[in-house]
Amino acid sequence: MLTIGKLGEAARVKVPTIRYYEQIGLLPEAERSAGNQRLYGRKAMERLAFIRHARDLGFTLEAIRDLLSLSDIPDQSCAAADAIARAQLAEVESRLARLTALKAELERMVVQCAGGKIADCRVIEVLGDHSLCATDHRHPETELAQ
Amino acid sequence: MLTIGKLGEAARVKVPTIRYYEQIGLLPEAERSAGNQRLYGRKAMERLAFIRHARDLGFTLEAIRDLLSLSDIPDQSCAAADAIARAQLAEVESRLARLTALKAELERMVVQCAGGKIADCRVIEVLGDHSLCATDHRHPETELAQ
DNA sequence: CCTTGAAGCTATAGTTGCTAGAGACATTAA
DNA sequence: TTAATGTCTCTAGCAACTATAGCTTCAAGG
Repeated sequence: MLTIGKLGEAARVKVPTIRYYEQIGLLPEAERSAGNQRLYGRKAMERLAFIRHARDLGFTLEAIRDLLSLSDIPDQSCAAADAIARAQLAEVESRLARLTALKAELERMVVQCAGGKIADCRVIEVLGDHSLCATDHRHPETELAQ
Repeated sequence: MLTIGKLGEAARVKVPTIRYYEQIGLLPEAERSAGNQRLYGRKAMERLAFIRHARDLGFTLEAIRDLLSLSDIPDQSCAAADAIARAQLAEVESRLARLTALKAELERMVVQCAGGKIADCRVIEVLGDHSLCATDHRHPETELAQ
């Protein structure tokens, strides 16, 4: 049995984050030692690794909650899991496209900044004047996911 | 003079967001009409467009605050503005690299999911087993910016 | 056996960048 | 004039943590 610190180290998840996951019901309530400290076994370790990995891949905690509940009924079709993954893929692709455009614009800005005075600074100028911008901002609903 | 609604429409920024920017000091306190409604002129419009554009490019409000205060002293060197933009570019580049890797892994997951039962589902399996993962996760400090 | 320092506990509040709601007042068009 | 829309303030909520305070428990060294 691992204490919360060891578990966090093994799964590379911070201790308060583990407690937070328990609080929101993503991890079951842990067993406790005589002195009221949390103890974890292999199952908890695997579940946490799953969560960590899915977070790395950009899944929201809600999506992870769904995936975890799916994995609890192994006889069901995996169409739902596939759908969640596909949705995630689509989101990643759209973020990629957006970031690629941003990169191009930032590069233009930076390259053009010759190191003069603020009054002539391209960075400030480009930010101030939307018409100098190459990116298509006609769809304000596709905000950049930060 | 524009009311807050017209300003928001023109700059494509939502009304509560404008009030929020005023509250945190990114926009100066607006003039008021006889009936206590905010009124905006060209200067406020330009400042808001600057903010909007910088947000589109992924700058944090803190970075924008810095850029705005830089632009208030036009005789100063633009090195600081350049540095902020370069930092932003570096961040975008690292997010891009990370997202590209994620995309590859999600694609592998989705392609391999043949539509069987959960028990054999690659999506669940890949998420559960870190060793099946092609992405390099040895640097937990480079978290995915969401 | 005792002490000391690290690690654990709970509970609360803060972070970023907004967004939503309630209830009251202002403005505009029919 | 009246109804609809817009604006006002204030408070609370969202994701996904992170930090702080003040306490208890545990493991190792002397």
